[in-house]
Amino acid sequence: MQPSSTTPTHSADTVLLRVASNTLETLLWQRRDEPQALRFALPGGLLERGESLEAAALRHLVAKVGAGPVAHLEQLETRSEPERDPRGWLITTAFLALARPDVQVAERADTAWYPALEPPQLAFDHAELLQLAIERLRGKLSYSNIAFALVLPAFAISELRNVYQAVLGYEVSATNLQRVLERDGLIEATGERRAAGRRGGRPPELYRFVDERLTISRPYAAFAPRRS
Amino acid sequence: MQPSSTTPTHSADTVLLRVASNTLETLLWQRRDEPQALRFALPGGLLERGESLEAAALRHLVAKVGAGPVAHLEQLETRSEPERDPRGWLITTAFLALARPDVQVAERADTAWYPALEPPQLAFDHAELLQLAIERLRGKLSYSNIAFALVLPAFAISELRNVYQAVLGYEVSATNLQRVLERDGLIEATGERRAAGRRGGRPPELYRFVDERLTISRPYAAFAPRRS
DNA sequence: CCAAAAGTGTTGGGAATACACCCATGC
DNA sequence: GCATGGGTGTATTCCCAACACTTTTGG
Repeated sequence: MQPSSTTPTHSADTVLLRVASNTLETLLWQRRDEPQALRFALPGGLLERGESLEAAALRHLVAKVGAGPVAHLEQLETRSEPERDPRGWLITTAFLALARPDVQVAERADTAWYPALEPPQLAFDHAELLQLAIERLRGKLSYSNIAFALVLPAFAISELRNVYQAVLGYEVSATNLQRVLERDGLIEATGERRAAGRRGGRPPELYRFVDERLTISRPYAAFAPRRS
Repeated sequence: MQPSSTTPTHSADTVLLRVASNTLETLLWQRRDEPQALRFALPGGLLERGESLEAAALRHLVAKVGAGPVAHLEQLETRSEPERDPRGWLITTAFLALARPDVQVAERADTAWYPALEPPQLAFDHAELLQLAIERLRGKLSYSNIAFALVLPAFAISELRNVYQAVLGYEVSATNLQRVLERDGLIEATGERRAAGRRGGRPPELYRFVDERLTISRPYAAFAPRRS
């Protein structure tokens, strides 16, 4: 397992994000051994023979996360500077993965969810990778249906708004969120409603995402002629 | 050089783009040997010991392109499927590089510029990588100053418009282009003008990009409160 | 009946495209 | 003078945040 310094060893590390109790959280584990003992690290690990990076990322996630496949996985960046890891030359491809609020993680003492916007002290360059993941997610919330991977299959608009708020970090109007996403054809009403909460209030209509795979709804088209 | 199938070999391939005579072009070389003989391929090659992927991409570009450093380089994606290359397991990180119209490429019979939107038949998965590069560039034209890497340091607005048109594939109004980019603080007048062309016409004012490094001018901020 | 939550109708501001018109040069 | 290319000023459109108001529940 010790990387040599003449041939690169390849690993896949994943920023796994979810929104739970209105907070953007990421899954981290605390290192026991040097280097960087006690610091927190992204889940990940080495590539096996004949395995793709995506498969490796998912395999190492499964070792941490008990539940089934994550709802979305995409590449972020590949870091290859030879000095990244003091133990030897390690090339790492970082991934962004998204999970629904109901994922269950395996019971391991060293692994838990932490606030992604105020994480504990991270090992190596993992703080940068986390930041990169958050920015990627924020961007895609604005021009794609990526939020499908952060909510349950049927949801109330107010829940979706809470997800947007938790990720973007500012208040979002449920009214306008609904109209924009409906107009772009990203969400649709299921026809069902949920019972009202304890404190009363009108029962919310339940919506679903039309597509459960990443779809770009607003391709950038600056300086384009009007589409009328 | 023959990759083994138990340990991955790593390479860096680059989609190098420029705009010349109002056409988006990419640098390709024609393979002589099997596999995929006679097909065209992106410039690139293997990673050396202790070298970063970015350094490898630039080094292999220099072997093809005589001129100095390219104006912009960024990562696109890392492809790791074990079956990508019939000769063995080859992990490839693809890059997008941009060059100004005055780059000179080394005189090599097998290497030349080709229309990026209608390329010749490409080897392996290089057609996908080229497409990815074009889409990335189109997106960034809309929300960043990335065009700085495709024009000379001083340029007329109409030249800049031609670059936008060549990349985006539709007509762009020079009037609006100027106003939007000036308003975003991306370009500024140099104060100089160029002599009029042969057929007359008012001499154009010359502009420059304020920054010569990638700057995001329009961060996506959907559903955000008004910034007034 | 009142509070709480959800949803609809409507308004208004701002930004980008479109268009009309003026400017400066070559021949 | 007139064609050609460059630049400015103004109009129009359209999107979306903002806000007022209605709907539906619990207690």
